[in-house]
Amino acid sequence: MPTPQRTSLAEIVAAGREVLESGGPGRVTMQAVAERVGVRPPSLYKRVRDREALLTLIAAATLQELQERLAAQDSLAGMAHAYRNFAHERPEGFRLLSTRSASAEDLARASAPVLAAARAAVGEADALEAARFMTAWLTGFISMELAGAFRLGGDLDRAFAYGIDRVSAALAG
Amino acid sequence: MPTPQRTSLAEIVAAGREVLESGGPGRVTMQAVAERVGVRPPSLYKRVRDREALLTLIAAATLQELQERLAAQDSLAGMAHAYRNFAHERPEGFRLLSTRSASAEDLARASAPVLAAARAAVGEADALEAARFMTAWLTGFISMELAGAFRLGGDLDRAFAYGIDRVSAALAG
DNA sequence: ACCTGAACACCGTTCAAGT
DNA sequence: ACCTGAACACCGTTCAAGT
Repeated sequence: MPTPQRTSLAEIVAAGREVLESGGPGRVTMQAVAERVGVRPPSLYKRVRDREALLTLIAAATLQELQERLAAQDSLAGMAHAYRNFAHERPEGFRLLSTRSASAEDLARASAPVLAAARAAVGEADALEAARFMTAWLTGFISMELAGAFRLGGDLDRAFAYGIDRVSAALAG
Repeated sequence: MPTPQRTSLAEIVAAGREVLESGGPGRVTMQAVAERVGVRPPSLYKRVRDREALLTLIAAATLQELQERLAAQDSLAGMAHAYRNFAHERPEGFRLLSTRSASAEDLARASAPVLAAARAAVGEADALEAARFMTAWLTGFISMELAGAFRLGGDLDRAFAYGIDRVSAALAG
């Protein structure tokens, strides 16, 4: 007589993301996640290899959501704001992305929207480098902002707008 | 009869940095660090409040070394290369910096060299935003490089040079 | 098939007892 | 004063036994 399933992989990953945002990666224990989905810790191992794998799944889900947000934009400036808004909504998830590397497919998919916008802005030949330039600045700005590295005064919204302006100028030149 | 000191705070932090680089933050256990300095784990608590505090001390020492490297340069391009070289030498330490926020003093000290170079390049009025722009791009590029996020082809050294060029152009414009 | 309690290893941390 | 062994709590993980 099979026991009925009491949870699912999707539910486990979703619970992991919630725990992550509410308390940081240290709080993402098998116990906390199991409790949240209403199961005992050992049961998680039926769907997830180990804690490491769970964190990787959480990162992948986060990257996918980010990619969907970016794909809904059509300009580099729009994407920049979507990117930053996402990071403010899910700071822990955003940070997790820089810790664990995505699969080649997920990476390519997430890069596509920015690459397309870069192609439209600077042409085929320089699209890759332009996309990297933009993404690097964006990632750096946001991660420094989240880490509290911008405490020398000034308005961060204005600094962000200044940066977008400078990136556009750099790519146009 | 006092027992002689068998270690010191500096030695503990240095040992922690070594363990960090050789195995990532997960390997920085009180046991591993204690063993490296030749002491039992409970003895570490005489000099360090807890593991969290040890990681913060490791980050502070890393930031100080980075600051010294930057201060030895006088151009923004020179600093960019020094920054990247440092990150390649101590990838785990570099990553740790984005996780834990520095004290206001350490942050100000580490920012000073870049700020001075930015002032020389664009003048007093825009120095802060220019320094932020430069640092954001640099931090983003390097952390993406370390995270393996640049796997769409192309030469990374060339992409880095392209970026420095674009940053300079953006700040000049 | 999936779920669970029991068990084990490992780590952070405290503390009383040693020198 | 500083160091240590012993002890405790907590977590990841495995596995045999339940349904």
